[in-house]
Amino acid sequence: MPAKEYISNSVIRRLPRYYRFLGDLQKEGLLKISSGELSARMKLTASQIRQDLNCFGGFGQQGYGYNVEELRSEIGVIIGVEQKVKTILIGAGNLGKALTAYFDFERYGCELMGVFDINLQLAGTKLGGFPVMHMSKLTEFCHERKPEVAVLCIPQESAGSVSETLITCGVKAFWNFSHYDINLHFDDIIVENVHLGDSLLTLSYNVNHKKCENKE
Amino acid sequence: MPAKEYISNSVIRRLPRYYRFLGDLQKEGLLKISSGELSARMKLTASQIRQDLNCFGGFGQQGYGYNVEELRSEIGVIIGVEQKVKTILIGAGNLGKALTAYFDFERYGCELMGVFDINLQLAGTKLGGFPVMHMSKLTEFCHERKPEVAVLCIPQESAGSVSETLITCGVKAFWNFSHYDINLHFDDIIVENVHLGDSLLTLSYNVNHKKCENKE
DNA sequence: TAGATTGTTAATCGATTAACAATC
DNA sequence: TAGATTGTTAATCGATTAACAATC
Repeated sequence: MPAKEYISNSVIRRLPRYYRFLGDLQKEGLLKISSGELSARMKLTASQIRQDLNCFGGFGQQGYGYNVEELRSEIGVIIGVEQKVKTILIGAGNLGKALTAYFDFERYGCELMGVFDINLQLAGTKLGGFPVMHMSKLTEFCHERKPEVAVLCIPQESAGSVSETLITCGVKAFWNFSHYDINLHFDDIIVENVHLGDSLLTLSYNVNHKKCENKE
Repeated sequence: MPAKEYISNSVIRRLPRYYRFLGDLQKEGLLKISSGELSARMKLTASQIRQDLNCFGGFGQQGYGYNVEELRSEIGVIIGVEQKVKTILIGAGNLGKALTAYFDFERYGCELMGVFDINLQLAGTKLGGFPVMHMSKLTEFCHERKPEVAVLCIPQESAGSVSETLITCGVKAFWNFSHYDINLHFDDIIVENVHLGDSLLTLSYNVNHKKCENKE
């Protein structure tokens, strides 16, 4: 029973973190936790935690707190981890290889169906257990199997045309590792950008400015 | 000549994106751009762009706009891309391997000095051109070469103890790929988290909730 | 019941946007 | 000079925090 109509982005972005922390607490064998205790662990305010959770419903019990397992499972349902959205990965380079090998897509709500690459040599091989197909098969595959999410591990130059093709084929969402801002070019398309370069530059900024601060 | 004392995190996080877009514009051969044009490209408001830039100084010229090359270079200086902060990478698994192979640390302000791993077999080999050393050499290496940034590509279980060691050895900042929130345990330590799981769960949430929206 | 802690409303804080005078 | 666009102040909006009544 959702309490709110509109959920802000800030709240949505915190959900996976709650989910992760509650998983850790469950592993520790904790049965219940109060917003106060959780706030101390997560370095958030108790107020914010209660506000966030109450966007989706009242999961707690006054005078007691929250049941760890129940709350985790509820958040899992809200996120939809069990939906296992059909997903394809484009680009079998170093990053694509690493993701298929070490990243557990299932655990994060996605079912990886296969990998596509322009390299003809790779077609027919396997990568992390997933079949690699040539890019020329992409359209056909999409029309038949209807993936909803595409993981983009391709260079900036190709990202524009490839994402356009994928959108035409019905792909609704991108997990984007390319240096290209897809969201800017299409509406109604869900994009989650992982701009590693931007991330490291932010770190660089902070390192370089921390130094100055200390000199004072 | 910095205009402001305190720069908010929101502004800092946008700097790398400005830097990236200005680089693209420069490649296109554009000499000047107004906040209005840039806002259209980046899907921000012109007001925000001007506000952001004026945190660091007046880089524009009334009636004209901003010089693309100059502005990009100024932002580069602000971020400190040329500082090339000394960096080590911990964990030569799939992700560590991918990062050393395909990620251009230099381009984002870091000088990668070497890679550490617990696997004795790997010690003495090279990864993406960088020497791999055994974890037992870590303390010695840090005291001698004084790296400031550590890239953590290790599992959650080891992240706690490894980060503690590194902090003792003088490491000031972490680019953290492990499922562990370092920042929670230490003060004065700079942490840039790349929680890929959280990122994909956010995407899952959006995909699963977009569907409902469409059904209405 | 008394104590604890939630759910929720109200107050505060910060970030974004709008407006406009300064100026190239 | 007139037109364009910045730099900057003021207004608005949204997110976070505080407070407290409800209730287990």
